[in-house]
Amino acid sequence: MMDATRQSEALRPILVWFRNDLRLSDNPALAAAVASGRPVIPVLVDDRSPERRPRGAASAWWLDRSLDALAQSLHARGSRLILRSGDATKVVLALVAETKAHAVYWNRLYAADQIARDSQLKSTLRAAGVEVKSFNSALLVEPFEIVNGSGQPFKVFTPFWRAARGQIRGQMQIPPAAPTSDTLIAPAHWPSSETKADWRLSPQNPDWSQGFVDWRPGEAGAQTALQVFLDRAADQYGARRDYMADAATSRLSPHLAFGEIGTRQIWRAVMAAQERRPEAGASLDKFLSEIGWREFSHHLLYQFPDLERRAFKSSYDAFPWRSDPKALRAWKRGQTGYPLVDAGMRELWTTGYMHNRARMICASFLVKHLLIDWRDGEAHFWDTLVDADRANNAAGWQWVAGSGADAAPYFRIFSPMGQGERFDAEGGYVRRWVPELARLPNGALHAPWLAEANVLQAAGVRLGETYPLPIVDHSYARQRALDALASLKAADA
DNA sequence: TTTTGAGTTGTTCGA
DNA sequence: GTCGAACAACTCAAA
Repeated sequence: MMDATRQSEALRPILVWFRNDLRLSDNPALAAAVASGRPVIPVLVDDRSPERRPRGAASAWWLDRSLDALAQSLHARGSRLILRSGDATKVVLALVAETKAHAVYWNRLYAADQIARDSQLKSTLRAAGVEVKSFNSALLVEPFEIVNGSGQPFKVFTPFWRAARGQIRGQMQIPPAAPTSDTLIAPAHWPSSETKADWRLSPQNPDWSQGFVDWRPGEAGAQTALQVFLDRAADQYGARRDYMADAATSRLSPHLAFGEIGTRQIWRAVMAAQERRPEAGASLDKFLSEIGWREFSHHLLYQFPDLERRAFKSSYDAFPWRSDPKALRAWKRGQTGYPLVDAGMRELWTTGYMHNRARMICASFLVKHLLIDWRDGEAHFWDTLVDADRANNAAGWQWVAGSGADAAPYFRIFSPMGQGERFDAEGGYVRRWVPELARLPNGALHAPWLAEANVLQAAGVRLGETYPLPIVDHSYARQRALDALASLKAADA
């Protein structure tokens, strides 16, 4: 009798609640559940609580495929992925009751609404006698693990990353491997699962995702992307990462956004690559510092929960933003008349991704040339990027706008022409994404409105018909932005 | 406490 | 064509 009770107690499962950590390796919550020896029920909830920020359309597309990959990996190990939707707190509580779960494990998130939800759920469950454990899967260093000499959170990237790097070197554990079919124990009874198809994550009618074909969502795709990058592009990253036509970047961002790969795995792979090829060391340090920016952004979001809504530097709350729906639409569709801006915006629209330098140029154009609120740009990127990440997106936009931490100085206003000549001199990027200009010679490509009539004609370009004239004059817009920023200062004084 | 040096990614102008 | 200075002042980090 006693033995039977003990035995059935040991069979009570652990729910592993997957969120932005869609991988089996380097997954501390999953590893801990497996190590307990109890049956494990992997769960993913489509949280439809009004408190949550609804995911963007491109993210939904990615999630659709990433869930297939995760479910397959679990299936191959004799397990399953249980899908449920609704208010996540209620859903998890219901599942605990239904499965008589012994515990719920998850990996931590850092946006204020997520923290509130998770900590409330944690106390509710504990009060009900259910064990709860949360883990760090997303970050090399969590926000509450690092402070500056005065005990305050860092607000400048360079000292932050110096301190963080030292800490990581000192305390990095080996990421846990994925469980096997032997170690991942299935429960005696599986709870029911919704069908992902019912969630309608991918677009239909129209299906705008045809340009997304090159992506391979899922853990295996993430590992491949990392290997390809380290094998082929790592040496070149430092020197070539800014050249938008080059394939010099890692393209790991969507995999990171969904947690299909962990930064600890990346860190270790980079260390190993640096050992193999010391000549790539400096280039790879540059790459790691981009991982550092991701860390820094998450720390900022944690410290400043309003990062997505309010200016980090409060003086920018008074910035005289313009309302200009027509210009905003032209920007979104890649019809500004500035070829490099349009190339970036069309790459985004077509593939769900945009090169990092193009992001800065396009964002700067919206905020500074058009004086449109960075929040409008942030919302568009949130909807259209497959790598949309609340911390990175908000921190990045505020950085460009000048209102963020360690932000660009106000006088830094990107010139789409100058950037084009520097970082797309051969025009490969613009020609790819703005094909109606493809036949222009390099000298005319980044500023077609300055080209001679015969040059335009020979290339089949009729400005205002086949390609728009600039929606705003560069020098005028530049001066207007400087004046707006000066007004901010004057209002401050 | 005070002080000092530094701060992701630029552009323009004039010599 | 190249080069250095100006574009502001402020906040942060650390000695």
